[in-house]
Amino acid sequence: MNGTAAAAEDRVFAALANATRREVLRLLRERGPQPVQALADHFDMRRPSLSEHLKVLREAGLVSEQRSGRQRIYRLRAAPLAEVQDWLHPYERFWREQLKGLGDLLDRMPDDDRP
Amino acid sequence: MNGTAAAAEDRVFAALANATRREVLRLLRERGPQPVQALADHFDMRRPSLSEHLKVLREAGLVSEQRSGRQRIYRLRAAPLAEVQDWLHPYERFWREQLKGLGDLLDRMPDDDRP
DNA sequence: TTGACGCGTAGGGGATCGCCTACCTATTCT
DNA sequence: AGAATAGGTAGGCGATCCCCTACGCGTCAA
Repeated sequence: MNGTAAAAEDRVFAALANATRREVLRLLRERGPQPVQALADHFDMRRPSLSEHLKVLREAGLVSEQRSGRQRIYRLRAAPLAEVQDWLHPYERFWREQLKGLGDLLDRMPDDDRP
Repeated sequence: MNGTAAAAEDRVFAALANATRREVLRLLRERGPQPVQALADHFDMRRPSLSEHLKVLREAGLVSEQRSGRQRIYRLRAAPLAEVQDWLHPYERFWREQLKGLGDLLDRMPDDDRP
């Protein structure tokens, strides 16, 4: 593990920490590549602010831009999310154990006592 | 979707945005439940600062504390990470397509031209 | 060529983050 | 009881976040 990889991980998690940016990713996923203004229409926010969010997403590698005339088409780049999934993987057995523990508990409870 | 769920999602992503907090989760995962001082020993940081990180993790539901004498034993609570995985799921086909695209490209390239 | 359009950047301001040093409470040891 | 230990909270302070308005640059239209 080299410092560069750690910095990239940091940029991805930091990019995902903002609800507006997560919503941008969702829009690009559901509606495909779009220019900035089409994205901006979905938010109660001035366009330059959205541009800054797009910059954060770009620097995290989560979107790419492609110029087309005076527009810039933004496109989802999901590869860094695969690394987030890799990061999650070692935790999976923990949440499965805990959910299973809850299931076992419910199995041993009379129905009347269930929450 | 009831506002509360969105706020919970926000707290989880925000909690994961900090490298120290991700490292705390890793320590709890690899070494099991621990008191605060044992965790603090791994960081170049005063103990009260780590206490604040633990508070953020607690409010995101990612750790729980259990008092034992004058110690407080922190334990990993991975359930919110399952929700992160759920959030990732609709993106999975995108990164698979993109990785597959790279694979196809390599398949069509003579070995000498590969990066 | 002049103006309108699409979008990024500069710079400012308030809110929040992340660290610190003090300090407080609760528990345990002598 | 008094001292030591474990850990949370208060408050301060610089850095960063996230929004804004103003402006600059490139492209398309009249």
